[in-house]
Amino acid sequence: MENSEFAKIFYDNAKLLELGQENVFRIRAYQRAAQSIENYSGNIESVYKKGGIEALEAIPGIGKSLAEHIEEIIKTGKLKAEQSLFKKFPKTILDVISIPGLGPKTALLLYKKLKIDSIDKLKRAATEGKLMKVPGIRAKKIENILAGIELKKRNIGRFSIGTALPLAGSLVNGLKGIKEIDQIMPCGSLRRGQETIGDIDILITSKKPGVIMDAFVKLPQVDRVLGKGDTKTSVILKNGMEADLRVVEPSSFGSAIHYFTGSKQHNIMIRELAIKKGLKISEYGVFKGNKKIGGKTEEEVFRAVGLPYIPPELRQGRGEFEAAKKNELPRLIEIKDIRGDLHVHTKATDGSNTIEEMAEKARSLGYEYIAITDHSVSTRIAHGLTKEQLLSHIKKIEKESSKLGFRILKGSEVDILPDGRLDYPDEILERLDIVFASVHSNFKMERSQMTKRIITAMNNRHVSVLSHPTGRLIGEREPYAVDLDAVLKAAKDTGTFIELNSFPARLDLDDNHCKAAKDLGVLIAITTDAHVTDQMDNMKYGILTAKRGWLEKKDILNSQPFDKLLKTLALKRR
DNA sequence: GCCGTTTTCGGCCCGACTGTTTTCAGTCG
Repeated sequence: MENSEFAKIFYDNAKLLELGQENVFRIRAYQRAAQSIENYSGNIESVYKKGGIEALEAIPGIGKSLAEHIEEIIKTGKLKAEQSLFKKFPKTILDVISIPGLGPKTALLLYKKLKIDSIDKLKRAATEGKLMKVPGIRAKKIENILAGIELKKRNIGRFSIGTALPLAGSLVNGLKGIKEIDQIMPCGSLRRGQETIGDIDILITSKKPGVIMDAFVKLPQVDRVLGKGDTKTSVILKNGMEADLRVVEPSSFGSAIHYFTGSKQHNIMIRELAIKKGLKISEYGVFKGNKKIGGKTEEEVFRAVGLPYIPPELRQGRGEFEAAKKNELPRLIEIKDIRGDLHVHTKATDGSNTIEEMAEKARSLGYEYIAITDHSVSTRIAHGLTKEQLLSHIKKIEKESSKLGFRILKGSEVDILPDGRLDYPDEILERLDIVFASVHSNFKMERSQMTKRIITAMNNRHVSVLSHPTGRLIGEREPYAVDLDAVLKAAKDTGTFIELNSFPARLDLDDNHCKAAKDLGVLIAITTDAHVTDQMDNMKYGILTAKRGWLEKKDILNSQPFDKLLKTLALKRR
């Protein structure tokens, strides 16, 4: 069972407890546990299988009672406590609470007064005017509920960071000219480098917020305004994404970007730390009583609670405070540490550029080397190369390399066949400098079979890197069923490297498993899988994910200088 | 329901905006 499935049960349970008007702290405990499980780098079920209830209790936010709940879910597939709540409230009522602007209190009221327990019934009641009979609900609220239903229908799920980052850039550019702006910075999940973004958060410091709010809602990207005040304005953009703008005094810049960057869990934790020290932290600053003692920079906020600066990508409430206290924060990988791109395609298969063009792009990025890794014969849709074509491609790469005076590795992205064999025989593979092995077919295999298939391929001494290990396409295709813990362990045992594919829709390996790989001592190759020269700029997304996975320069295969890289690659082939 | 360098009991982050009210509850981030 995946962590996200456990998390969902706890999230749902929390919502049902809210409807039942349970103790708010008990509700929060469920939410906290759900979040903690979601963010946990190992698999919860394996943790239980290995160490039982006790091991579960070591996970932050999980105590005796919730550990027993997890055990129950593993053993029976469900949670009795939740099932009995479902007897009180139908399952579909959770959809009602998920409408933006409509929370548990209103949902409970609607259920009691009008027996509304689904979005359909809600919509009917709203259009037929029945909601007007409910105390506390008037025309404006009904309008908002209907708008919320529409919004939810349109805005299914979150947006890729590949969409959100450029969009945030264009919003910032649209505002930059305003002279009343002191500083401007995108914050939120974007600044934390999350793979998907729910909404764009932008922080501005200024003494004249009114002017800025007016300009913001008039930006061409804006579709409609959700709320507008002196310090906070929310809009829906034309692509359906929400954007929030917050304006504070210049003297609050540090505490404001800290607050606005989150995560929520991180903020709660730092505020709790502050309370213990007799301080109060808000977006306006660090306070001792009524006296402001810090907040101009983020460093000041951390210093107030006796901690070193924690980079935004680590602010997930998953161990960063403990590491900071012990002064054991990682020195995260930076894009400047990357010395080459190891996974790119050319015109020879499904790319758009020549070997030379890709190599020149690598040079322009300041890289020392590049590896050309076109598809193997079975990926017919991408015009995979036959053995003969690959051999002549290898010659061409050698020629280009000496012509350009740039180090170009001879590589291939080789299909892993359903039985775990590779798409080229060993005598071909041994002519290559680097071999990526990928699953591109038969995604629907049974979990244990898929795991075996991949591990079989990793056992081949010519396979250097396992490419996009889960095959997911964010928002389009679920990962195939595979036991990643077993795959990572096999990587360690066989000396195989693991790819972090920087394509914004892939970001595969994800951040959590990057951390798991690091803990095992498995090196990660951050690559772009570029099919066009421009896509080599996607490296930044991979770097963000790597940072979220606590990866350092030493954990990254392609941070190594060329000579060392060759030696490292050779280790696998011994 | 969780948790402990003030606590094994008694706490549990902080503030903005909206819509409905006559001072505030609900929702959100």
